[in-house]
Amino acid sequence: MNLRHLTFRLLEVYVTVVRTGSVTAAAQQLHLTQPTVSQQLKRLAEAVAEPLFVSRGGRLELTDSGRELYRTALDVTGRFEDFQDYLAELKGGQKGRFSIALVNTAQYVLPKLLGPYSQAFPEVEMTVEIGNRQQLLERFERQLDDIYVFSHPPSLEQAHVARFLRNPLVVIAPEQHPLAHKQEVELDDILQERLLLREPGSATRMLFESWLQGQGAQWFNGMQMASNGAIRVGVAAGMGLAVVSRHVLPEVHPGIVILPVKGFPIESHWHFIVRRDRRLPYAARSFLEYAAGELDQCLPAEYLCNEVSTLLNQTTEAMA
Amino acid sequence: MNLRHLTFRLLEVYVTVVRTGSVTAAAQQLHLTQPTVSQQLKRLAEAVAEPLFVSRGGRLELTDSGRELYRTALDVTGRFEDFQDYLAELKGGQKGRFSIALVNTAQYVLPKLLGPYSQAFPEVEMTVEIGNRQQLLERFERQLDDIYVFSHPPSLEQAHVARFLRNPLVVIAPEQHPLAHKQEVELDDILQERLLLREPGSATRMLFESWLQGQGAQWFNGMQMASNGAIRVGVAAGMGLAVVSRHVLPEVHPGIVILPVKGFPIESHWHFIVRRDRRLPYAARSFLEYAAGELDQCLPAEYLCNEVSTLLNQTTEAMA
DNA sequence: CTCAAACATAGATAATTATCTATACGCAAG
DNA sequence: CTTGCGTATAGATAATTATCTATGTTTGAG
Repeated sequence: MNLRHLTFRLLEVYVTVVRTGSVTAAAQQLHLTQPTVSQQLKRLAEAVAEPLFVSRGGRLELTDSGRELYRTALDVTGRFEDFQDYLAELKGGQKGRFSIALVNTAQYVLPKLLGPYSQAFPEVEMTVEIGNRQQLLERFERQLDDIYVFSHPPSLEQAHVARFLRNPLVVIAPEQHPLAHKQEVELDDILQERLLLREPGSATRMLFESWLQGQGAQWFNGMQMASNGAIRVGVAAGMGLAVVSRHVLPEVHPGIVILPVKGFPIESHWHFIVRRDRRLPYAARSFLEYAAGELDQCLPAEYLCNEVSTLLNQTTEAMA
Repeated sequence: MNLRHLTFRLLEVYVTVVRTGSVTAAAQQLHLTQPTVSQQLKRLAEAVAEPLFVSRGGRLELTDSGRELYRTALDVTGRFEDFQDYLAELKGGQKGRFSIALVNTAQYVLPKLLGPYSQAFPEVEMTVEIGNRQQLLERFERQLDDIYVFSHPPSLEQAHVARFLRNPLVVIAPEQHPLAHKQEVELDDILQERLLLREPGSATRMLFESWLQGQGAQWFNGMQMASNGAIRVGVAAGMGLAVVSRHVLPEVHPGIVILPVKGFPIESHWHFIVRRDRRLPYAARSFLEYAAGELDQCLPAEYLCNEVSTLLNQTTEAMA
């Protein structure tokens, strides 16, 4: 036999024999028969091309080579155990990394979940990507990330999806606006106003447009702005009205009011999305598990819609 | 596949793949086909139950687990190479230990060989045992030593033997002795004198007695002394004559003369003897090799009788 | 001198490994 | 959109391993 074919198992057997000082005892400990162990030792000695023991007055006594092999075996198996520990941590989701891609709007909410998670698992490195719907679709297509957050999921063929948070779209107006304090506002009223809107391709805008289309309506006076933050400031400054995710507004939002427009809020949801064809890193899985369990501790109850555990079940099946 | 069955070979393959960054290149380096290497990698990944690579734009790129495995593999194979180096040294006789057992008489000569040898191989530990013939025979029986030096070898059935040095027995007398300056001395003359003799069981005495018997003679006045050194001093002090190995006397030996007795010196030889049934340690072998080559540098030419290389040949056969 | 315990050897077998050839797949570059 | 190059898969096979049961051998202890 050649040294190349040495297995860790064989070293393990050897170490046990040396420890116990007896072939028979080692065999018992390892749940093997005595001849098996004898033969393993023989193979090992052949591989090393050196006697490992001399039987000296009934005792097995190590030769110099045997002693050195013992040291080597301890070092080697020890080092390998370290590696296995590493793997265990990784698989337990204690360690590792994953990336999550968010649509713009979600960036106001997800930190409330990501923050506590990374406190709880400081060894997990995560990358957060942010973009508009279009950009995220591309990333999804190119399989760049482990988890995606969309309000309107892409083709379900290739993905597992779970809602986790309500995402109501509301109409906001400056406090001084004439409509600001009415009990109820007609849709037509706001369509006459100037509307600050995100670029086409953004989820909020797509959602709003398709909803409008369903109502057989359309707006007249729009103004495009690149970010939700800019829109918020714009509205406060009296530049016009806007349709935004409720989450874009802080809890208290001085200078801005939510108009009670008929048909609003437009209901939608954010979803966690993972590709079916991409292995979910253990760390990413651990994040979803965390989300499934801790979501209600991190986010206001009124928006909760926690279906994450069904996603976990689906991905478990996929992995088995 | 289980981690237990991991071989060093497999790690070697893995390391090569990581180093070259390519399955195909690694295969060439290892003189394997590409599919073989691919399959090895697959087995390895199965054993670890973790993907080791992701193919990223045509390149193989390590995962975290892969990187950690690579580190582990380097450590482990490195450690094992150390062990192999150790073995190589051991087998080259650069390192190790052996024991050699000498009959009393030989202790005056062998240091001339042992000294230079242990200078040349300082890493070799040797144990030198000294005793009379009887004691050595016991040690031989109990297989306690690696090499024995006898003048009259024990049963050749179980041993390889090689002469290496003439061992002439001479008769010595004090300088003042009446016989000291004669041109020739009769055997009978000395048998009348008092003879200082080693104990029965010593090789010198046995040899002398059996030679005497061959001559049909015997002595009358003997005195037993425990060591060759004591005999030498005793002779110098005028206590009597003695029959000793020529090697017991220093080059110059004031106060003592060698008598030119008829029939003397009695010729005999010292032999290196190794048991057939006992593995010769590499270090012991290296000593014999040294002896075969360097004997004539260490000992006076007049006594040389170097047959050690034939012994080496015999033991080589035995080992093959 | 015999006995039992510990070790070694033999013979058998199912599983696994190491390795090949031939072929299919995937993707970057022309 | 084909063509190569690098990988992966399939199928085959000889060698090796891991393991057993049954049977010798050695050896210290009584």
